[in-house]
Amino acid sequence: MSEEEVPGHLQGLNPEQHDAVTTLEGALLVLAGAGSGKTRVLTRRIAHLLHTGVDPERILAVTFTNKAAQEMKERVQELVGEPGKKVWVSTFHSTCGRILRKDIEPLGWSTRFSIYDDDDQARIIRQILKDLGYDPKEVPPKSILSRIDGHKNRGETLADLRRLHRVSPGDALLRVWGLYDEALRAADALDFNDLIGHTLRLFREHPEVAEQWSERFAYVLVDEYQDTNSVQYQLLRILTQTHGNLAVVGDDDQSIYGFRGADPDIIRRFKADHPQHKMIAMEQNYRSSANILTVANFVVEQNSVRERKTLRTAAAPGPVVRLLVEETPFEEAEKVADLVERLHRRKDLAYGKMAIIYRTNATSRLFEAALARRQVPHRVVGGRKFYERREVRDMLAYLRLIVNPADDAAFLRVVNVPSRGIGTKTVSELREAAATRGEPLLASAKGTALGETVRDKAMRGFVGLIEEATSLASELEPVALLAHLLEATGYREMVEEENEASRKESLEALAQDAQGAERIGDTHGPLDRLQRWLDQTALAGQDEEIPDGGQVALMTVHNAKGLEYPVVFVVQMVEDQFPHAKSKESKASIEEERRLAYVAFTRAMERLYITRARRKALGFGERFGKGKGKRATEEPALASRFIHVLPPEACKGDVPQVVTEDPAKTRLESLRGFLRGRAEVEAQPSSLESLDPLEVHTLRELESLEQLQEGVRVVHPAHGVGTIQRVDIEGTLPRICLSFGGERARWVPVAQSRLKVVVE
DNA sequence: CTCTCAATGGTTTTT
DNA sequence: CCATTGAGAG
Repeated sequence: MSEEEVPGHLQGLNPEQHDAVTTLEGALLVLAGAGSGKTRVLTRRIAHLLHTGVDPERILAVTFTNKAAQEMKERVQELVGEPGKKVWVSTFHSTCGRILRKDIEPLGWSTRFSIYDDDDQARIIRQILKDLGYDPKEVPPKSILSRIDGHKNRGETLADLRRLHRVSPGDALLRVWGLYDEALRAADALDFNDLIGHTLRLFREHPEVAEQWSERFAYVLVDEYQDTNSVQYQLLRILTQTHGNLAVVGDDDQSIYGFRGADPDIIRRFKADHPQHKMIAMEQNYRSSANILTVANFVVEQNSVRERKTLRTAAAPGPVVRLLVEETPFEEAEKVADLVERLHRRKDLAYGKMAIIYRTNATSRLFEAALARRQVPHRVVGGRKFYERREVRDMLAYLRLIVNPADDAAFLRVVNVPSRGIGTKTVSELREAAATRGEPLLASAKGTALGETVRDKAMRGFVGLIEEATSLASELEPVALLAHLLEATGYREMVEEENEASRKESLEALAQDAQGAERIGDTHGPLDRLQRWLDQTALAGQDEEIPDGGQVALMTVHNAKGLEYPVVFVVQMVEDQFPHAKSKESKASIEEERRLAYVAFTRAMERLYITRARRKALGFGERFGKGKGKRATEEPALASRFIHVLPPEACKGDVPQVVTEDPAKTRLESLRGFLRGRAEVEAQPSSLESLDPLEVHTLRELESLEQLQEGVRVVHPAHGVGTIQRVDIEGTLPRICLSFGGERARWVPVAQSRLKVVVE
């Protein structure tokens, strides 16, 4: 075949990529390491499906973030043009939302259902706790909420909880969860997890509906499959039951959504689940220079649970990875900002080619400020913030109440915003009335506030407002309706009086966003467009472009997944921040944190900087209370365990060698840092050959390594069985002195050997 | 009963 | 910096 005859979408692929793009039928597992061309394979694959004549509407591509969905959509359209628009490319949540907007009725919801975000959820939970007489200090609504979410993410029901779990009978969760679900049902609302969970239930309880959808989607593709949770997994099984064409792409080393129930075992189990599967491993990295990969691989190899693989690269070593340490977080930010500026000036590097990546959102402020002081253009990616602004949520709540009059969370949110004389007392009486009448709050308000008291009049005023807007909703486009509401509710006036520029700006931005609603295709009338726009606001976040022009990007590791930048700064690489303090309890969550570090490092293409400070940043209270100063406490910050003893050949700068506060433990910890991923430890092996590299257990490991310090037998790949004479971890290269039978003892560098340790 | 202001408590990641 | 709660005035 001559060059011209190969279609464009198949050009420039390596053999594995080509295979992954063209294997269309059946179950396909693509294990795609970081930077191995994953997105490329997915988009080309869609193009190839269309090329072979598959109807675009019969292709479903699921991603985990909106950013990824948006990007994939764009790239598919670049490849194939117009037909690309008809392919379903969306997140799990949006996909389920779309399915339910059509077919939810058998479950007892209307197709006008509302989608509750965590704020609405918390509002409902708080009310329930109040009704039940719990003290919010003893039973924090947020914790109940996160537990409910946690269970839903794992596909567990309240009934399961009662039956199987060791929850104390007095646990508030048992009472609250049921009431919470009832409240949502009554409000014709679903929370994020319900979108997925109810779709699954719909498919289970109404197989005919499941059949229609699985018949429709002839080809299903899933990106970031390692982040699938069990509910999503079951849903996929049903969606592919008719055609069985399921292609999943993922990398267990990049599983970073454990808190959402993501279970990397699902990807590890794919082979067992699909006996007829085909597997393709893409381990060739095209993104990063060799030194960056050396460091990233070193870090992730220390995880005990993972598929064995190592990314290869043909790239040059490139600059070494730089580790920088400053005294305070403030100075760290200054340093990074200086470097950004210098790279821009001296190396003529566009600001858009640099990114600052951190573990938690709160970190951004420090770095934003440092960049702003130097007038370096920058942008914080992760625009969730916009829809979280109070004024934006308020106006959206008004709109939701119009689409779904049963939406009690929306009602509660805006009934007295701006204040119109409807206080807590009135509201709680209304809630009681509504409960006895079995009605939503809005309907109940209409039915009960009939008198001439001040209260009743105020309530009637609010109801009238909503009714008027509701009647307009079928004629006015979302923007116009929003404008009407801003005036009619007095919200505009309230904001004017406050004279807060930023609040006015967010309302402007919201109007701008509403304008976009008119472009939503395939809709019937303004109300339908309003509905679809509200879905977008709930599920998608603002139209966020990834800054590529001239702005330095700042974002969390989670937001950075899937992106790449020539220069990356991974900042605040200290214990309690990265890994985060809240993730330190279990080995599994530490391993997830380590994967996060891996994801962060592998974003870098040419230069990677890893920075930290010797002291901790101030906490909330201290930060806002006192003056600006140095913005640090006296508390020492320890270097992250993830950057300990990084391979010296690939790094330069301050590579920490010490792990713990306790000097007595330091030697052991430090040694363990080296040995993780480099030595395999097994307790009491039946024979030397039977040593299974995956059999490493926390406690045993600790015990073993303690013993390792003297006289332990070790299997060295080159020299056979030896005995440890001495251990030297003081220098930059830790060494073990081994004696092999009659031979003279020799020093072996731990970092360069794959040792198996025999514990007797 | 409602409104305003001051005090309080909260520090992970996202759909 | 946020959202929520409590005290006291209107």
